[in-house]
Amino acid sequence: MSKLRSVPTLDDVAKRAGVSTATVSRCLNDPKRVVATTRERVMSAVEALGYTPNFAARVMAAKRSFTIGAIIPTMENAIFARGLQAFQEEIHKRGYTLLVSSSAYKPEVEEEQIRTLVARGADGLLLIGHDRQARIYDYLEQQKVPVMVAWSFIPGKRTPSIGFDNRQAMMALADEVIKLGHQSLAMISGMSQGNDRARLRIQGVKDAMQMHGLSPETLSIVETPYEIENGAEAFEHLIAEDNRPTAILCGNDVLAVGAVRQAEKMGLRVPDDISITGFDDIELARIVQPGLTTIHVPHREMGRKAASELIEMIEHSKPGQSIRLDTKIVSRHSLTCPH
Amino acid sequence: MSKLRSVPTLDDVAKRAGVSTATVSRCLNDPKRVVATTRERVMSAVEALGYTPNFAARVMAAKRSFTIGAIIPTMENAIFARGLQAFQEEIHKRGYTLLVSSSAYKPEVEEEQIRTLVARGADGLLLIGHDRQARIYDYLEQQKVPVMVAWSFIPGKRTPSIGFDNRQAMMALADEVIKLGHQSLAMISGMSQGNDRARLRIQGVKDAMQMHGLSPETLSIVETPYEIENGAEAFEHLIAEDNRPTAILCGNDVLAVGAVRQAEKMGLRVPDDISITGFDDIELARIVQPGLTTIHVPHREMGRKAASELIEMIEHSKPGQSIRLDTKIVSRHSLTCPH
DNA sequence: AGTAAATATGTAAGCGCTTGCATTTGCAAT
DNA sequence: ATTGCAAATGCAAGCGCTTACATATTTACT
Repeated sequence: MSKLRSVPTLDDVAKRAGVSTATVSRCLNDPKRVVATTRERVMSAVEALGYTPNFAARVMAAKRSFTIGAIIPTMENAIFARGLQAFQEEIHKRGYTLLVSSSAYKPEVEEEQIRTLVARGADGLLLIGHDRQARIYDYLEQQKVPVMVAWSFIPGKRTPSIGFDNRQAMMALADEVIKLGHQSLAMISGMSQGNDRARLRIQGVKDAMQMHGLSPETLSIVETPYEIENGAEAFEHLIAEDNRPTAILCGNDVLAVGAVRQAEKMGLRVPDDISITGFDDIELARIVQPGLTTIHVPHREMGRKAASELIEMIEHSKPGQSIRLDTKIVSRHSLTCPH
Repeated sequence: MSKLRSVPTLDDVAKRAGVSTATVSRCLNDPKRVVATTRERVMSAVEALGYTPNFAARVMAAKRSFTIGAIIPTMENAIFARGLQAFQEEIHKRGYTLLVSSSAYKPEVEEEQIRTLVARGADGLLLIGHDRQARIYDYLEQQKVPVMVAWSFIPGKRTPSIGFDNRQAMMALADEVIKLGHQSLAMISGMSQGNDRARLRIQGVKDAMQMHGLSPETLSIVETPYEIENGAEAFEHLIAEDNRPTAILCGNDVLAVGAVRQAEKMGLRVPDDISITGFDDIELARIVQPGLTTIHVPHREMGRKAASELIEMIEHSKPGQSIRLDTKIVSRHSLTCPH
């Protein structure tokens, strides 16, 4: 009772090769369990029919999907794109497929997408940053889906993470800035709500100030979404303050580029009139004039390692280790001593 | 014989609500087919159990996955990222999920990914550009998977497409360049092999030259991968030629930015010593100094429309229409008349 | 040649859901 | 009260695959 000219199934292959479906299945999934002669027969039947296994059926029967889900805040920022590309290359090498969604920085969207990916049988999940509701972690645990957090390294959390110490990295940069003689600092940050990376970067600047005997309360902070235009607006706002800062540290390169452009537009020279720094070291940072002094993050390495660690967790039900990556300050021309 | 503390299934919900699985299923998929009182009972059982439907099972039974696959050449170029983001937002609104893969500009990888996505039951596919083996289109047809091609508008093809006329757009820009007085042109193109967009852009330049009585053979072309560094190298190469061009048209903004940077490094002023143009109008084009004169492409609109057209095709088995979008030249400062 | 062990293949029971069809229920019209 | 019909619900057959277990075949020895 086969449907007319329909997509071939395992059964069709089995009949054509004169074997049972079990043999065909084994042939496809674990060829060495089948003797060479039959294997050939099966394979040529597969070939002849143009058979492709039905994924849903396979997942359902095997309870494995060879799929890994990733949810990133946005596809439009090069940071995530680069790391994710490396992640995908690595898992692909190991026979997995990537499912990406972007949450547009909205926690409720992220939660929904997590559920969707799990329902789709994702064998593991890559998430950005630690900040999210506890019930999500409960759910993930209940469903027994291994999770790796990236872009943030915080050991001792419920979920293993790979990334860098955001606070530390930003502190090192702020330290540099202060040592150059800047006393009046400002910061343009991404929205820190539900975003541990942003929050920790702010903390880093404050800690550096503290360390140098500057009062952290004097740091003016603007929080804004991560777009070039927002950086520009924030800059305009900060520059209008009574105690105009001599250096502005930005939560990422995109914001910094916006600030640099706005400075230029307002006739201020960077860095002579004001210093500006970024974070991430994306392409934009090299291209903008003057080149951005920023923090280089090893995105590709992070993506790659996140992949292999996550796959370890999946395949050996290991607990998963946190991995700390180093960042380094890239000095270009947007930072100098105050005049 | 239920497994201990396992993930709840439809059956569990049905039992708890005291109805059949069919009713629960209807409740979830088409609530109005179930009377309000039972619906409530079912819903609270769902709630209480924390039930999430098993996707694979649903796909298998319904032969619909509410999944759309997209394969892009790379995630690392902002062009695709932006359009894709819009695409994903739109399909999400309509209840579909996006599956993205990137082929790294490799046709064989793309083919494999197409098969993977189809095997995963994708209800439709978004592909970039028309150029690919006929057997792939055969396969897609046999499997009855609707396909939309984007980033390229070529009517009358087997597959509907949405995008702009690459030849036309580039021709308009080249026309502008020539009208400004440039006689000696060069081009830095992406690899044209298997890439109709790149090929048509080259053609556009040649056609404009022809139109103005310039011999298209005099156009020196360097084909290179789409990275900033490649643009720089290509520039260096072109500038060393006997008949040094006065204007270089680039296949995209990334290459153009590479060229601009290299010019600067070599002590050439853009546009006074040499004019350079881009294509796409990504952020980079605004940020680089001097701003790039380039072709603006309505990426978000393209993504959005590709989504709705593809969903039409899926839901009403419509043949699918090709949609042509307009591009426009954005004049910034990298193009002027030759001196 | 005969036997046990190892290897190869077949049988069939699900996996969790949707849906065509059969049955029951509710309710308006007689 | 009946009857008739529409609306609501239940029944059960798959969807295409994997895999534990049973069976058949080969291999390696004695």
